[in-house]
Amino acid sequence: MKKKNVTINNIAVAAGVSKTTVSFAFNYPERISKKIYDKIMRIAENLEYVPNPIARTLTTKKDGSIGLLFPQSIEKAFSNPYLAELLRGIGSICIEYDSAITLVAPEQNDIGKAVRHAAVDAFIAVGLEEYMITFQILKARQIPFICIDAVTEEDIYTVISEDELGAYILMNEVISYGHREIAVISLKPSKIFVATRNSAVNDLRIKGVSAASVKKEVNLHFFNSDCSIEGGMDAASLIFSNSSPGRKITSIVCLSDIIALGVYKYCAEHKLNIPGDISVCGFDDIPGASLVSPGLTTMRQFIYKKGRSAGKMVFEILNTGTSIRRICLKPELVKRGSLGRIEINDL
Amino acid sequence: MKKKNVTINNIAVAAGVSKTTVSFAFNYPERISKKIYDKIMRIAENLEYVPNPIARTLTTKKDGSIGLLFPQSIEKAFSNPYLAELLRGIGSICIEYDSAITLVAPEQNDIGKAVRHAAVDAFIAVGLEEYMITFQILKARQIPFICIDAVTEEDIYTVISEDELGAYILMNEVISYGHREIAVISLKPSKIFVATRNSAVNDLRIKGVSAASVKKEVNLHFFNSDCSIEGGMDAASLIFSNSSPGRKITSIVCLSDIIALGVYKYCAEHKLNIPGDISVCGFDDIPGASLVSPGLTTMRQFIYKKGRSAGKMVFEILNTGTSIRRICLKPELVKRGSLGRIEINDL
DNA sequence: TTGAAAGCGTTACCAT
DNA sequence: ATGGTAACGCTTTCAA
Repeated sequence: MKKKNVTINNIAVAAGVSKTTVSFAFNYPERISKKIYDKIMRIAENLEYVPNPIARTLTTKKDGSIGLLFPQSIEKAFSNPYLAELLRGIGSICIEYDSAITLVAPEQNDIGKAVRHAAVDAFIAVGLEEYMITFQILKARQIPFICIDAVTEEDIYTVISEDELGAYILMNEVISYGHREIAVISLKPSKIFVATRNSAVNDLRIKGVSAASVKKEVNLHFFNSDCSIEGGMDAASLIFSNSSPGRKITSIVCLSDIIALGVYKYCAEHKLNIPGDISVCGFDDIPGASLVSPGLTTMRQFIYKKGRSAGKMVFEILNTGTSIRRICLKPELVKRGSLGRIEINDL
Repeated sequence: MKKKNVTINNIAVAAGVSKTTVSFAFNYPERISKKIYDKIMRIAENLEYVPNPIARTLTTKKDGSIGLLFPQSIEKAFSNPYLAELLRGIGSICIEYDSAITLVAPEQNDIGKAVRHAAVDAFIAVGLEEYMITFQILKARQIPFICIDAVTEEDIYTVISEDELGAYILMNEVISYGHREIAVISLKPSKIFVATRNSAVNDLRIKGVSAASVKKEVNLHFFNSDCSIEGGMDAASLIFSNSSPGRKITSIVCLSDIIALGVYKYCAEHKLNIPGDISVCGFDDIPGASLVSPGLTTMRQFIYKKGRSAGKMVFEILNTGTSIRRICLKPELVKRGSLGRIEINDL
């Protein structure tokens, strides 16, 4: 069914030279005579010879691809623009090193299997938690790996944002606008793993919003949502049907922009004005946050830059054997129009 | 700098069995005695042995990854949610076959190099044009490949939308709303290739909008934009500064949603009301199109489904050696609120 | 059920 | 500058 591959051998025979010479022609053209080079290339072209990248990899031990590992399906992972933005950042570095990116999702719900099978030079794991068994497998693979958005041991390469601080600042902003009854929509853990365990990022952000709310007469109402538009819509519907009598929620703090966009969509469908009827904030500053109206007030976390940092780190490790252990990015409050002021007598 | 890898050999020696037996333990556990299996596994675990996927690939000739090929950098390609959506569709199929996806962008501006180097089982090429030399290289690689969004020879596997028809319908809709002076923002070709040649998709869409406008006293004003938010903003700025005296453009038809979102952003920044001051339509129906307000009227082209179709096709070829040659998806007009009605006396 | 040996297609090392 | 030969680490006959 498939033609027999033409190998370097065929070329060598046809050209009347050794395999080495052919190999040189492709990899170090300057080391052989122009005449022989041309001959080899002509024959290679006629025979439609293409070097087998796998065989090359076996000897060079360089695959030319970085694995991007995440604990969800590709379908799910890319429903949040966050990952695409991260990917852009990583890609902007990979291109400098002529490296591809291999998207590695769990196989048969087992991320360990995927890690074992992936032919890559290094892994960038996003959203992996240290308690996960994947970590052991990752270590066993004997190739470098770094983590994005994970709280890890000292000796593991990590790129992370100051999520707790970010959440703290964001909540302070909301409170300073006079809000007292505040819904917080947190991130539902990916169900592939221990469903009872929240992600480190989520924990950090909850810690931050809680710390900001502790001293005042502020009431936080916690909700939980899948990281998607639909999740946000569902959570919003719950919030608006559930608000306890007497106390009306005036603001929704979403621990992820994509959730906030879901809330926006719900509000649009229910003729709820933002920020007139309800204030909304997000977290991340994905590209869509500046496109909706009013613009979404959010904690920017420089996703693209985070990807670049991770990319730089990975290639530094690959090339020099080591790197800074941990990069921590500072978030930044982006004020757009989705947060309204509440006067005391409004309550 | 890197530890010596522990190989199947080490395990065999340590366990006092042959390499074959160890290999069986990992691949056909049922064929060896439970006792030996356990022993091997225990030793493998202690030594932190992980089979080398590259070596495996060299013999099995299955890499476990599909290459997604595009003629731009990853950074650029993923700035349009279109690709992420396509990826989601492809990913939804790959997961069924335990396959990863390798993102293959040009190396040193040379997509051919990237094609040669990528260790993948098959390629899905998006936005490649047949006149490009890449096609020859793709063929030479002797692995299956299919094209998305390309006009190709008969015998090449292709998934495409009826872009011309879609553009025709869309433009008809705009005209039926009374618009007569219409700006069309088309897609600037990716500059990696012949810059003077437009993409097939773009050609088709232009053909469609033109065909719809030919009989009436409709004036099309053509502009050109990079497929990005920024591109859309720039084009909008040009349109609003350029509109010829006397004749005012009342509607902007963007041949891609992402461009339309850029136009939205420009309008928001310049206090231009959509559709009050200007009507806007898009093409594709990316997720963001339903998030902005007013919702973007656009030609939906079922991007996710397109990805799924491509994924199915590729695995069918891989598994059976062949498949349907060409899948053509029908687009669908999605009316939201961005298209306003023009009364004759408005003009 | 287990073992020996032959590939898989390349690159790398050491001569010449 | 060119050639011979040994890896690279696994899977897969074929025998035992």
